[in-house]
Amino acid sequence: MGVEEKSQAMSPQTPSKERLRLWLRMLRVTRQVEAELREKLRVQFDSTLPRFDVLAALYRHAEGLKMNELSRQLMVSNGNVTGIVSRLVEDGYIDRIAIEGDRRATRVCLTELGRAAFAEMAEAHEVWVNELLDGVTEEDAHHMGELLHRLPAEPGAAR
Amino acid sequence: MGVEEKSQAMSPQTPSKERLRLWLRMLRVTRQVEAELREKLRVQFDSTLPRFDVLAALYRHAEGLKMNELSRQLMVSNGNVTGIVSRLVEDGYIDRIAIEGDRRATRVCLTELGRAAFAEMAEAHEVWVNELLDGVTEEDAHHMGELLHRLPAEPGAAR
DNA sequence: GCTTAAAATTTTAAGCTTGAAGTATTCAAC
DNA sequence: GTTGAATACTTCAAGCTTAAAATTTTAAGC
Repeated sequence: MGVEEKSQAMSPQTPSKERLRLWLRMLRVTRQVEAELREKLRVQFDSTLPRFDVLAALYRHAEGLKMNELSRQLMVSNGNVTGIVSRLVEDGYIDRIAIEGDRRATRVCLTELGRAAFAEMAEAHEVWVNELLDGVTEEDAHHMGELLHRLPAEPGAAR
Repeated sequence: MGVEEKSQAMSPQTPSKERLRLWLRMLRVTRQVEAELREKLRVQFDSTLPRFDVLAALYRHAEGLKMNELSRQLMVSNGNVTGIVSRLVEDGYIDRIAIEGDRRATRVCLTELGRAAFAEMAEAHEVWVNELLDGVTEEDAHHMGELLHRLPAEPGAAR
């Protein structure tokens, strides 16, 4: 492996304004969509995006998740999860359940109330997203999804 | 204009899982890239993304911006801008300048220190983004940028 | 069994973010 | 010129977010 051969091998491509422009555009679109979703969640369900995210993760895991796993799935700090979960517990949407054989960890699980509340929100959420991304055809959506699939390039490498 | 004619007219397309999947993927990539950029800004420049954003907006407008305009450009609340600007003023990166003939408004402007500091950060920032989006060819970046250009569909319509 | 390191979580301080309420200031209409 | 709405901004309370420190519990080596 003496010399670079193909495009894959010499990872850092020509630095381009094109990728910077793409990033700024993704950032703008993401922020705008998030702002609209937040507003709708607030007005129609008196809720927030972080709460929605936590409920969504737990909805996909009926057996519940450890705080640890929740934090990793949502890509937020563990201290952050503690706060959001605490408020959701207060509201009766989720339960903290002791884990047998390890008193350090806690499993968090949707209550019936939480499950029902999320199901309703999720339905509306899917419609909202489709409206907001209306300008993208199903085909383009698929194509972009594929391109985004393995981004960003392995974090931690190539510094 | 009695009846819908082409695809543009009948805006709500078939609701698809494909657009929802695209949204979730954009969200994931955006969060991950933002996390890496935040970390680098923190470690290498002892700064944050919101501060970088404010400096960037002011860098593009040598004549300065009103708090109002800053808030609109960054798509954040005006109360938010007040806080970030206050801290940047304390650090000597920007100045508040009175506006002649309107004592309600303030113009905010980079100091020499701020301009120099941002120039340095911006250079590193461009490299970081290129590394993080290394998996996207320049051509794909251009294509995706075009698709994102007019998203989301006019906010406020089609509810 | 003791000691030490590792793991899971919470707490803390600081900053970011919002929506709403509050404070000046300007503008428009009379 | 006074009143009243509109504009520009700040303040406020609540929640989100992080990194770092602290707490509790488990696991490993001796």
